[in-house]
Amino acid sequence: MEYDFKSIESKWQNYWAGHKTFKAVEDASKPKYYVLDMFPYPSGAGLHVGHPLGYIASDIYSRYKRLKGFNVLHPMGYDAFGLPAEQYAIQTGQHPEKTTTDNIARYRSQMDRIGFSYDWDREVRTCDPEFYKWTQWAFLKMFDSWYDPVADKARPVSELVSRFESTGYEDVTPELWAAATEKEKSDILMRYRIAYQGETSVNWCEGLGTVLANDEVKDGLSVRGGFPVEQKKMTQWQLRVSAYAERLLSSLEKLDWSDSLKEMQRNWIGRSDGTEVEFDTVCDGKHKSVTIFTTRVDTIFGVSFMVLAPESELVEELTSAGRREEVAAYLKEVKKKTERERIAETKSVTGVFSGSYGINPLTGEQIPIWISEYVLAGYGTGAIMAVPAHDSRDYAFARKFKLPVVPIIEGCDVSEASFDAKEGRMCNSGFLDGMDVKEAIEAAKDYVESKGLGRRKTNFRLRDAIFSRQRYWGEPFPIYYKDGIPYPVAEEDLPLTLPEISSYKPTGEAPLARAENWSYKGYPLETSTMPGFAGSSAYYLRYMDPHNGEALVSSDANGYWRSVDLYVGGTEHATGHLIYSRFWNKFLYDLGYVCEDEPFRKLVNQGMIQGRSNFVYRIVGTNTFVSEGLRKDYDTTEIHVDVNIVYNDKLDMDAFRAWRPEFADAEFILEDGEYRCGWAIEKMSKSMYNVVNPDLICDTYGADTLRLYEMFLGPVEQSKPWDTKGIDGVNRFLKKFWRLFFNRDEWLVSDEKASPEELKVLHKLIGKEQEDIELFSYNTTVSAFMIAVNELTALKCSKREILEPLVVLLSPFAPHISEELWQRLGHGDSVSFASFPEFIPALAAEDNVTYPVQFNGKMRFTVDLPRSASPVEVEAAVRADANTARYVGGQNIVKVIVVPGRIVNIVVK
RNA sequence: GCCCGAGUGGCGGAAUGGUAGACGCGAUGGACUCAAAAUCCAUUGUCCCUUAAAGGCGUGGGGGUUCGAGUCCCCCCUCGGGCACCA
Repeated sequence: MEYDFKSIESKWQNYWAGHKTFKAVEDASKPKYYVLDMFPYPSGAGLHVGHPLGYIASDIYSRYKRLKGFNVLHPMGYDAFGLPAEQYAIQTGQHPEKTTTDNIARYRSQMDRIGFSYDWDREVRTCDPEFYKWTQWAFLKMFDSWYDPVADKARPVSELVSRFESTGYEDVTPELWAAATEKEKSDILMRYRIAYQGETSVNWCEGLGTVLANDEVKDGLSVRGGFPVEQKKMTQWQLRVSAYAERLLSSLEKLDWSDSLKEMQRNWIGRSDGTEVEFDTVCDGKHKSVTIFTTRVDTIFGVSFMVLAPESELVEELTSAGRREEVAAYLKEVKKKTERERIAETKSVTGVFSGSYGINPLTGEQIPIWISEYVLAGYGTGAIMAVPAHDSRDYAFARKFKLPVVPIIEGCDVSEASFDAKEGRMCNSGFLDGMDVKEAIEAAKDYVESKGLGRRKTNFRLRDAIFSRQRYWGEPFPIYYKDGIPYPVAEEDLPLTLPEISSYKPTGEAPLARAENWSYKGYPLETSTMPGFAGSSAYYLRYMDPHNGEALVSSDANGYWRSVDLYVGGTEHATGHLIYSRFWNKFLYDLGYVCEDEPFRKLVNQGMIQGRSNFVYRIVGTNTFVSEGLRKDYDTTEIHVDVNIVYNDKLDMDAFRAWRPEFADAEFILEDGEYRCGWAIEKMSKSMYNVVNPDLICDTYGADTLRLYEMFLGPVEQSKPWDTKGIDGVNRFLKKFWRLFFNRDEWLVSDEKASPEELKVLHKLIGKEQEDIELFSYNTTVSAFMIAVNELTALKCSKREILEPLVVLLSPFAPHISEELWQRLGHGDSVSFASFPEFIPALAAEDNVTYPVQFNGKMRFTVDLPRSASPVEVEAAVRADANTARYVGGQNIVKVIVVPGRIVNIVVK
């Protein structure tokens, strides 16, 4: 009976599907554990071996937790709305739903072959109306909520309205509210709603014909497609994520996420504690107070000018009559630059003098006000005080426009560059003189506050999320317009389903504007659709109760599953999905729809699997290829060759000739009778011909081998290259494991009692697994299996007492072979319902330990002692031995250091 | 520029401050075989050496702490990731 993975794997995959082995049912008698993978966007290219890495890791953990007695929820679904399907539709005219459905089918069949323990009854698709009903519902809740800064949570808008009516709130008095028209009321509320419509500077991408969120833009280009992005003022739907900035920041602490990921989120949220200071300004004799934001009030005695952002509303008022022309010219110049140009020219300094002056509130000194694009309108107040001696950007500006540089820290050199460090002793700074910088920051803040010149202020870099996309393949907004005022679609009319349109081609207007009868109760509906992150923000909640037609998730289901215990996915979502989801969850928490305020308790970021590309070397101007070791003798071009026709870096020359027509008559110059290819580690991609399809690996070696090998490659969190040639090792391991049970057709397993030596092998392994699985150290776990199986093979041990627990241990990693052997061992149930074997420490311990005895770190002799010996006993034995031995040679033993179970060191003098 | 993370054989990678290189790949030699595949055994960091014994050197570089450092501390170099006029 050979290890026939093909029949074993299909047999058990059918069994699991048929028996719904992994169906999760709420069961209050068992502890729950929720393991989630970031659901994939089903692209047309299908999965390559890099994609399942995280899925395998989480599947192993799920199966392990099940063995440990947990009720495990392990679902999967698809992030199915998105741009590529729409782009494809534009090119081919095919409905995005069709391509999406096809791609999902492909993904599903690829995943099924790997033997995941998903509960497929809970599958969700973000493009399914039954799913996006709840995306739209959440949007309506956000539209109908405002953020109460006192309660520090979202509340229904109706509460805000009653405040307007009774006591008034902020600048809205009861009189003003009562007198307001319907349109004015709508505008006022828009300033408070969590989901609101507002004019803002947005990332407009002409190439895609839509606006994009900040995390969808990188280096001035769209992440999808790489088209240039420009800043444009537009009225768009937005989510008031910024209201949650402080909570998003502070609750990071209680999350079990990697430090680097938390750090990324902290940077993205960008809290900075500073001070707002009022500066009196004079423009053509008129006075106006201008507020600036700074984190370094301590440097206020070094202020030599002020700067306004070009987009700031203050520019108009603070431009003197005599400077209008120059300023207008500058603003025009700034405006026509694209975002990309701005970034590219980040080093060049531009600006224009406004003609007006500010008064330093502490010194009374008059300073010029400039306008420059290095100050951003969207951050702080859009106006700054410039301290060129201690801020590198102000310094560059001062040097370019020949403005004074006034150092205020003792002994600092500002002849070449500014001194930005927050250290040193203050000087030229009035009452701050002599203080340390850190001291001075606080003293200056206190002073400014006590004199009424300003106040402490915390700013965040986190912006509200722009929520409209001028695209077709996304969730429609449940919003209609009456007299230009947006109104929500009634909750009972959800889902508002995506209409059919005749053509997907971009025409400059939103595709939904072309839909016939795109109206609600006779009024026109919003024509934008929601962005990709809308559907992925609460999908983990939907898995808890995926078929509920009455609620996103019932409070029973939510109360049982609570939140995701383990979330596995890539770091690329650090500042997108993982921020939006946390925001979305906190919002639902505020309104009492969910019971936990954080969605993902523990997060593991799987690394990328890189491709290992192979090259052949063509002699220039010929069709002759020279082997890698000989190429230096020729003038060659390096050409990527498909890794699937290369074995151990040796080219299959016939396959190469058949690969592409232009190589059909290729000639080769060989070394040692072989053609050796060069190699390099690169991103796994079609164009590098280094993509390895998991289906192929399943065909040749089986899913269990694939699973083990992906884990064996290295730590889950780390990026590492895929190299198919190493896979034979784990495949051999599985064959060896099989041979412990079978010798050809002979069933070897006996009920004989295991020897202490055999038990030790088993319990060493159990101990190792316990520790390493919890730490996601799966590569060392797989190694431990190999060692155990090698030892048992050497012992010729085929005893049930040893092998049965071993099958259970292996089942999370290689579930198919484990199920098969479990059944052959006479069990009727799936191995998934077995229990993780209990660890008996005494059986794992060695009887005797050999202690190397070292003198001042140099090994001299060894002593054999029982492992159970205490450090004191070890020391006594060593002293006795050392004194009788010649090693000490008359030297005094100063001390004896005993490291339990490892080593003994004697310090001599 | 700023903030993280990482540098260990030919390769992927192991090592709670305690015998560096586990485990696997690759390579070399051997067994089995008419032969191949499969399987098994041995060797495999490096230097001196015919070999062996014994030893020296070895975790990016330089210093330090320690009886003892891949691991901790300081400086530097290289690579990867994130942020980038955020005042």
